[in-house]
Amino acid sequence: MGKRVESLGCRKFGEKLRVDCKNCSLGELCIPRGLDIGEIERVNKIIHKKRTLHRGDYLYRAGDKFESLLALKAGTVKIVSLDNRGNEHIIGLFLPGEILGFGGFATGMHEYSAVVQETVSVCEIPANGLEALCQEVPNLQHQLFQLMSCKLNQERGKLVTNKKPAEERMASFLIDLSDRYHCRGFSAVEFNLSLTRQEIGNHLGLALETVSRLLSHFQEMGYIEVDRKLVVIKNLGGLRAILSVDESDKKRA
Amino acid sequence: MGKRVESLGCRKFGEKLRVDCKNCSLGELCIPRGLDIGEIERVNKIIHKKRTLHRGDYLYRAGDKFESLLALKAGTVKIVSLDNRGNEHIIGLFLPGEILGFGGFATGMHEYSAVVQETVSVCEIPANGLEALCQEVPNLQHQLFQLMSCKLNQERGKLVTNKKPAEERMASFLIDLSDRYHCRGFSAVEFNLSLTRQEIGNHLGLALETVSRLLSHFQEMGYIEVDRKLVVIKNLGGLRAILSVDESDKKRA
DNA sequence: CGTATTATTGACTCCATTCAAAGATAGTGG
DNA sequence: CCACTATCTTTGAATGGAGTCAATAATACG
Repeated sequence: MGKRVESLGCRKFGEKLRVDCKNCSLGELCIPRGLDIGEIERVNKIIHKKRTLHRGDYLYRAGDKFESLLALKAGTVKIVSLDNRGNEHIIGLFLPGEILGFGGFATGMHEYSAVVQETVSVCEIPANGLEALCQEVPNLQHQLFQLMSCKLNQERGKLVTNKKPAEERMASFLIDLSDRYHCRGFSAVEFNLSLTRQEIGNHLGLALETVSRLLSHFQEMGYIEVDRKLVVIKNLGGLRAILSVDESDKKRA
Repeated sequence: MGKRVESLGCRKFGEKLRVDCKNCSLGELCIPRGLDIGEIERVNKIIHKKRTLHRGDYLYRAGDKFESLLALKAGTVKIVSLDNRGNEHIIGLFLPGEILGFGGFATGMHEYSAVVQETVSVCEIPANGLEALCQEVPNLQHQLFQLMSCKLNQERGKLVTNKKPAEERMASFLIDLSDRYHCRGFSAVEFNLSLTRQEIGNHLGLALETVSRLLSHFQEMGYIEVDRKLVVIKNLGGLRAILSVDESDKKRA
């Protein structure tokens, strides 16, 4: 269990907080996408914190009051749910440049918990201020609708892939990571799974042994090279083909 | 394949369109929730259509331009996706009082298709008009954030339950329908699955035979009575227990 | 009334899990 | 630095839950 972060708000007097959306490396990926300089400046004013958190720390817990969206500048975060039996389920993994917390608008409380996986740097965007600012900046309102809508589509996509056989789920998982890292300026072919085999299995609804076997299998096929958590993709096309090539096609070959 | 509805916009001259949010039977369930009379009146003005559609008709298709949210006054709609192999996947079932189309904000196009399952009556809420109105009515903006957020949490909940064994998935499906019908003023214990066994299986990631067997099983246990698509729940507690009672507890008995 | 669709039920098969055991890696403290 | 431990990973073998195949029954529909 990671230690609870008492408040994202506390900061030492004089601590330098460089929060400046204009110069942020996330650039077009974060909230300001599609806003002009003046609008970005206004968003910038309501973003009042930036913090570093470490593995196991909670950004928020299920049941916590929803106060802010969180923009990941660096690091990775897993979203988890506890089911009726107290078992943890990993709902998703967030990468640098992604925004967490949209689920909080529903009831004003977070429904799931967010746990730091790899050391994280986050900008905090107060929900009240953001909603108020949306009243004045139409582009910002639209941008938020887009971001939430996009997240909704993503989760629906997972609903579809999670019904497929183990091999496809695993391939989809890797491709998804590759795509998401890529469009955030990282390498599409070399990245860290920041989850253990156990956690990947949990996320995909597979046994950890199955995950291990599939990674080995993909390696034997020459699609990837795995060393611990580091994945190097050698043949992305090969991986993608798993999602579309039909079993009946294989038999014909 | 159901016939394509050319445009939801066309209507005969003189056709009587009773669209009046104030007196709508959906009441607090639809968009106007949490708005005062004056605000409802403004929403009312931008809702310009109400249509009836029949089984197999498309409310929208994947790839269609996103122009409106659709509020279901009556009937049921399934949301479907086509995967890489051309197979249909049922992502969700919408009930009266629910709102479709939130996925369209992401790209301005619908990513999934919406197919009428049981004859439907829909109000169409133009996205442009709605966004503009949100700029003037803070409550409405907040309401939309809530609705989208709620949908996001719902889909995440499905991600969790769809990893569980067949029996639990089936029980969750029935309980979910019961809850949703209930909070919309319908009976919590008697309703129509508006999907075939095949479709339920598709939705839950099960074979149609498994669905059939599980429904029979629940009936043998006295939890439900099934006649074709009509379900009467005799012991909701029993169904709920399936989700929380551990296998190890069973063995102890 | 006949045909097509949908549903039920049984038997067999197989994919992925579970069980098991050994190996690798990271972290800790003497 | 190395031993010691905890955690994570790999791989093999056996088991089982759900899928597939198959045949019949029930229902809907034109």
